Amino acid sequence: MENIKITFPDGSVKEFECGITSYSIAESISKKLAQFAVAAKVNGNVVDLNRPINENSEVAILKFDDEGGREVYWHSSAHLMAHAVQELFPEAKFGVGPAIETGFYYDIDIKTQLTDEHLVKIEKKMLELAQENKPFCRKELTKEEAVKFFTEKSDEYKLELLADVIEPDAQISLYEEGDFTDLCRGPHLPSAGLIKAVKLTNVSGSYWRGDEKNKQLQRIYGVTFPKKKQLDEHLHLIEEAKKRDHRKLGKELDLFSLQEDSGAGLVYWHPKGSRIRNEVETFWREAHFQNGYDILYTPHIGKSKLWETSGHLSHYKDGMFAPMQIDEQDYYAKPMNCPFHINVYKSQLRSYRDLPLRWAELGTVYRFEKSGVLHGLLRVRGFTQDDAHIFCTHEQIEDEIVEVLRFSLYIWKSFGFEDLKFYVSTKPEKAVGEDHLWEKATDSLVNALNREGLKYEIDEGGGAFYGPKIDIKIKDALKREWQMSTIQFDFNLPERFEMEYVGDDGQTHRPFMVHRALLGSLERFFGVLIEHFGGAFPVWLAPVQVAVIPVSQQGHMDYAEEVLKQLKKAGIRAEVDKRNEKIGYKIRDWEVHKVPYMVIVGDKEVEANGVSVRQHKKGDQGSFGIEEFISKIKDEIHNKTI
RNA sequence: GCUGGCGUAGCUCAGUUGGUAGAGCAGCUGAUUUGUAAUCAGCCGGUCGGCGGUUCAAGUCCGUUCGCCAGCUCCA
Repeated sequence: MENIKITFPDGSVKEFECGITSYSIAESISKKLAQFAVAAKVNGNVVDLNRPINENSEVAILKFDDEGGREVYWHSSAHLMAHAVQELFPEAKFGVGPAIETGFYYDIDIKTQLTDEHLVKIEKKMLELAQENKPFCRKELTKEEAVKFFTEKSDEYKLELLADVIEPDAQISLYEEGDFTDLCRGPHLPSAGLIKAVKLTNVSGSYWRGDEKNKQLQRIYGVTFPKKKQLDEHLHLIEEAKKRDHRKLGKELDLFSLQEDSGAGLVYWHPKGSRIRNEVETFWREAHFQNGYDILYTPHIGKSKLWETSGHLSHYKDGMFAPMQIDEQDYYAKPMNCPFHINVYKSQLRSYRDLPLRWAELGTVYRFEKSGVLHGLLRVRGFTQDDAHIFCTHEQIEDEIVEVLRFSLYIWKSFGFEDLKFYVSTKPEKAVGEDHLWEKATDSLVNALNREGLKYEIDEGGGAFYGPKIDIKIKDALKREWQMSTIQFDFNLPERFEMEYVGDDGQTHRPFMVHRALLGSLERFFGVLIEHFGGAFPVWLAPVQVAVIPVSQQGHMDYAEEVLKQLKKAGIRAEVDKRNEKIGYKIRDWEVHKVPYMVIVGDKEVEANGVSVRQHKKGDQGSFGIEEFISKIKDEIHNKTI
């Protein structure tokens, strides 16, 4: 019999006999550890604490905060919630109830429309059940036995899930906690008593198995913790995150608006927001020229013939605004820029010597998004993509992808984003384009990511019908992931538009076409940018970089105007606060509006021919000469200091 | 689009069982002339999202429509 090596959270390793459960191990080390242990990790797999360990295994005891611990804890909480719902609504039927990044949910089928009051009752019942501290017991059955069990309960949802299990001799596991039994792979907590604090956050509709043709169940979202204090901290963090919400800051800082009379999802950029956009666009253009791109401007609308050729009218019509008729022709607002870039390509005969061609455009597109999906700046109906198309030969493709990745990282880094997630989406079932092209393209994406040492996840079959892609996602203030950059192959449009180039062999060839957007859309990017900085933009982006505040209106206004003149001459965006208020009031106001620098000018400054500098959030920075201050701030702008 | 919730002054929000609206901030005017996060006083400001209905009477009840919020589905 071999021994088992156990790693503990503190890093120490001890040996135990085979056949022991990880719970007993935890207990034999310390009662306290056992009290907080939620699961065990055996050879990399998270399992129940009470299952015997029989091999020479690497075992680690998991607590709530360890990697994988929360998932077990929240998944068990989902069961406990379902149990509570079953107690209060015996007729309830249950869909699925997994742990998610910020807690858990359970899909429930009941007639009663649940309200906040119901949630409070369910919370109470959960805490009652938790106090009973019943163990979670695993039962293993054959598929036949499991089907029998759920048939007796006439539980159609679990039966449907069981029907998906193909292998006839598959082992099915159930978990029992008190009077609640659920079909589940586990693992679970040793007992419900570990759940001490509960908050059910909201109810919403959700389609059974994620298909909008199916029945809509009620999904209850919640979060639980081993300590009340952790729950309070969690709720506090959510409140703080809401303060960064770009919709709230957009209004408070007068950056943008969406107005009912012009239509949902159509953005008004106000002067301050436009100022920031202008800085972003200028930076973007310069960076593109430096990285070997040319910039195009193309029309906003096109005749139906164009969209028939591109296939948009047969595949994407629901996503387009209805056409307008001019001279008995239908014109559509463009949902994408690609056909226009292709038309530029086709305006002359292309040689392999011309490739690669890299054409970028800040292209404004209109898409008829479903009303329920619109969300501030992050999901709109009219937006400007920082689009580009790369046309190249088969030999060039991998290097081109590497260049796009590097460029993309440079752009995101310039705005202070380091936490990006990469996803590779491969060929779906329905697809156009030859297999060897898909293979070549997918390889070039994966190789490029590997060459750059970037971690990625593969979304098998998640590509568009016209080609594989890399998506880059980042999170908003409320931890929702948004797709920003995308690098997509397109095997469809080059075919449809019959794009060609003449190779060195004198024959015609079809180029590779890569569609890419780095910021995604300026609207979505701006939304995420606002949340990223919490509205306190770095100096190079700030709409007002310096507020000049005279101590008194009568004595110091001339000097303030003189300072303003010098700042403006240096290209700095500055304003004089002429209001008849005490400086405490004015400082507070500029602080609230998150202006990076304030300069206060009074008798002392007039005499010394200087300024007194105050930095946002950091307070008084002391006295500077005017020239000295200007050169400091110009450095920051030039270096794009964040 | 679907499920649920919501829409009152520029903003944030009160408004009892139906009896034709209120606060703070912002704005304007005046006083004050200020030294690092809110000076004082007065004034202005609302077809209660739109339309239709029930009622003697609708911000409040019903229908419809537009928009917003959470989530689902979809997506840059």
